[in-house]
Amino acid sequence: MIESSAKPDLAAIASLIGEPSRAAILEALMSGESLPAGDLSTRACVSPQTTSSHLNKLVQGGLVKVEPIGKRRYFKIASVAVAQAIEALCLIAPPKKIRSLKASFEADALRQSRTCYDHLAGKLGVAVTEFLINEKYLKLNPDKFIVTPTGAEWFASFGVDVDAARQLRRKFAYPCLDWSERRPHLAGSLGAALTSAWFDKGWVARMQDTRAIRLTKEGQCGLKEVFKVNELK
Amino acid sequence: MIESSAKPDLAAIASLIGEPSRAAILEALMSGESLPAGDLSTRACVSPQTTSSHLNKLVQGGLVKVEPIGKRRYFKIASVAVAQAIEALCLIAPPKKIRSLKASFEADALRQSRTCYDHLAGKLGVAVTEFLINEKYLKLNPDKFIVTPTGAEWFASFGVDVDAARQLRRKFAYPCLDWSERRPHLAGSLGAALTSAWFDKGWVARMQDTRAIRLTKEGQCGLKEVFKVNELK
DNA sequence: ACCATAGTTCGATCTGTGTCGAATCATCCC
DNA sequence: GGGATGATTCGACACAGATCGAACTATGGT
Repeated sequence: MIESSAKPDLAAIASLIGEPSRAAILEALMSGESLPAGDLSTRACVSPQTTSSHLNKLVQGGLVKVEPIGKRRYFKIASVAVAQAIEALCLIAPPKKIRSLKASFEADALRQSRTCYDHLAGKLGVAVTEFLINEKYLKLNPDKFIVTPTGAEWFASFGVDVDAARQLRRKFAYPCLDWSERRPHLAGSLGAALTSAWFDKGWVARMQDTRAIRLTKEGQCGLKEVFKVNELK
Repeated sequence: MIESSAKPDLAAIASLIGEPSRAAILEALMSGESLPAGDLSTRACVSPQTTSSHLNKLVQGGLVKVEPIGKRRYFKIASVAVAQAIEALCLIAPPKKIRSLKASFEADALRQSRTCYDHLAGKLGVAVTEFLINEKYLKLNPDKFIVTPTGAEWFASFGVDVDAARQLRRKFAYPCLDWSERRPHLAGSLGAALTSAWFDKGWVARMQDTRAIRLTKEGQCGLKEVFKVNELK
């Protein structure tokens, strides 16, 4: 047990997140991807030198991890706790002013479908979750999802190993409120596993330079046939 | 439904929290109390003018609410969502350097027992929660607490109206991880109701100028006899 | 009516830190 | 080895925003 004789430095962590360029970096990493410094520089719209300085501070502050591969250095969110804190902040954050047409398209795409650290969010995430509930594959207890017996079969047939997800040392299946829909979607290791399956099937693909994801042709068919969702509204 | 065509401004909300004086104000308000501007000025160690400016920004930003009573203006945390975001930040925050002896005592007192927005935390909060679990009054499902039948009786006998708490439009009973113990304690409307009962009985009292609370003589007896806790360790 | 207390507005100052140019280091590929 | 690409360090600069003095408004008490 750590015997730290100090209280948490709220200002330090919040100001670390609060600088606009660093916040942009964190938002990019909230997709759950590992991204190299150069990409993050582009996303945050600042020079490589500046980005480097910010990344240093983020790593020092424990918000971000590095993994050097060759001459690149890949950065990612350091832990689930960090992702949860950032999500909690997004829930109480004011909407950002839209300046450009491009930013407006991006915002629309994000609301449509995106990854929230490691699971589906946006309209897509909510629609998928509601399908699972309607079909009684999941049951929403106030603070957690229960997988029903028929649900377990369904997940297996879809290619998701529920038991493997359950054994991981993290929350298994809980509702995550998202900032755009304000309705819960499936998070936790089960949500992450389901999302992996979507990517594996090629139903969704990451879009360039944003957390938004794109439904492929196959994804649209799958959404209709497997999830009985005709359109995201 | 709000049709906001924008993504959340993470930097704005985080930098609002991240300024040291404002963070000090928020920490003071995390006790759940309503405090007037003057008190907050003292706690944050800045002039009344500066405090006023900060409070303005906090209110504008939706983090804090005001209620004017007479010539005083009482400030409090705006919502449970705000309190949760701040708690989530505290969990990933680095420990603050202890400068003064006084600050060291305060940190110790905080770790011992404090309020976390509206429920007990620190060693006291954890000890009480563990008693409730050991006696099988509460059962910890991964993400929520269940009140057992004998538990319902116990809460009633202690003066807590479980059904009233259950009917409130907020989470009922969930585990809140605290930054000092890193072990869960009882949060939600049930936690808040239990804490009120402690204050009503005079078992705990607020300390001056800090979120820490003090166990009274009666509280020490009660802790021993009702909660079977001999000492907080 | 008077003074005390609580809080705010305005303006001037000053510090902290984000920014990028230039140069440097590291790794990969041919 | 040499050139190209990815990333960092250093230093100079500029700007945002926190701070407080002084003056002001509003409420309460006697």
